[in-house]
Amino acid sequence: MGRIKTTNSQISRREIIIEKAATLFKEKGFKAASMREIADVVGVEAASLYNHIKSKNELLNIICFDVANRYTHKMEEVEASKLTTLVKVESLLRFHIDGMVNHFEEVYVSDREWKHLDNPYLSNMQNQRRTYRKRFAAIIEDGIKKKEIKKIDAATAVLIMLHAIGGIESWHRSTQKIIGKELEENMVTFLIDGLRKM
Amino acid sequence: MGRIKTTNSQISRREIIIEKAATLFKEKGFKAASMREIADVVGVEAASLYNHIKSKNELLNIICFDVANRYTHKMEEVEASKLTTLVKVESLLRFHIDGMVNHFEEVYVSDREWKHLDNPYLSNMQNQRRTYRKRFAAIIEDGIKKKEIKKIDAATAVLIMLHAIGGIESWHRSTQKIIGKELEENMVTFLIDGLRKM
DNA sequence: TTTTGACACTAACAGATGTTAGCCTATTTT
DNA sequence: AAAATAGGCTAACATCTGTTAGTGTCAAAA
Repeated sequence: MGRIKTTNSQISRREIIIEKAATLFKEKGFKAASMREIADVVGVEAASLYNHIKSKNELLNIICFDVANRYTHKMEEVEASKLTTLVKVESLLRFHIDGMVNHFEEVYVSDREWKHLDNPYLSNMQNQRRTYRKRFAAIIEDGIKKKEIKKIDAATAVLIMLHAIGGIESWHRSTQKIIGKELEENMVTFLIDGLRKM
Repeated sequence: MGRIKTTNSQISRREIIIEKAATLFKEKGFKAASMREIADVVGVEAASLYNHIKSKNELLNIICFDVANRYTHKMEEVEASKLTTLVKVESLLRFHIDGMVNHFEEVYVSDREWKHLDNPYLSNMQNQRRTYRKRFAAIIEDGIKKKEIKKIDAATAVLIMLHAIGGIESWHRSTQKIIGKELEENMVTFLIDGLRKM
């Protein structure tokens, strides 16, 4: 029928499709969400989507690398800063929590569906993830050396922190924002206390 | 061709299929793993699987509820015990970590693919998961009341602990057992310290 | 030795999937 | 006003999906 509503312009048809796709990928998983379903939500026939994107997998690429690039950027910023280790870690934690609260669909999808990327994007993503964790661990190890942080296996600490945050789901999220800030404080307290020297 | 190898009997053909399915579901996700792929791994034609199981979804049911029932059982055991709160929590943590190390595929699948269950199993599972978390949180709240544990939002603590453990992946797991025990100690230390009063 | 049951096979189904081709129309550019 | 482009539509494709029906065969029970 009519074209995709262009009201509230500035945000392109393409971006609308990506947004709706992210929501669907989050709800059903990448494989279980079909192009026809995405089209339905957008209000268009499946074939029409291909006027805006190249393939279903491109949608996943966009979502995943959008998130990954934000992470890399933040990591560079933190590394370049001259904060104490504990503040660096706290800054990264808050960044992740914020991402989970304010870009929930994208972050969730990027985190759980990246395995369905196809090469070369798949190995690219694997590298980015591995590198990110190593850089995070390096910050913690540096803090241990400087005796700002208690002696603990850095890789395990990173694993715990990232996955703890990755677990913020609809259940906690449904009641939205007000809870959001409170949740953030609780999380940061809990996780930072796991590092702090006593 | 020949039948499924019955060497190392005691373990039925059905159980072999379930095991292989779990591995595949873990690697590719439930939706992306096809009956033909499972059959390939088992060494049989896809249609032959139906001599042993009713449907693809039954495979997921078995895997998910197997894990869920183990959890429920453990929870009852812990609740019935007269340990201190901190020891109760530690016991549950070690149980989860052990499950992740020794029943990796099943636990992983149960945790990440349960959304693909269909009713009535789906809502059943949702209830079991919610209930489990509530009971876990109740233990922590009880510990707070008794001043055995520092004041913290119990639901958030549960969320952090469960997801931290759920994040033990191939990356950490690949080097196996020796690392396994070490990882367990690191995790328990980190997480328990997040609860302990200082 | 005959019977029976477990279990593998092939063939085929109906439906869903991602994607392309080709057409038509409204909007924008010239 | 004419031309060009963007972006919708329908129809169709090849492939993959879970699953069923029907047949044959080997091992265990009678």
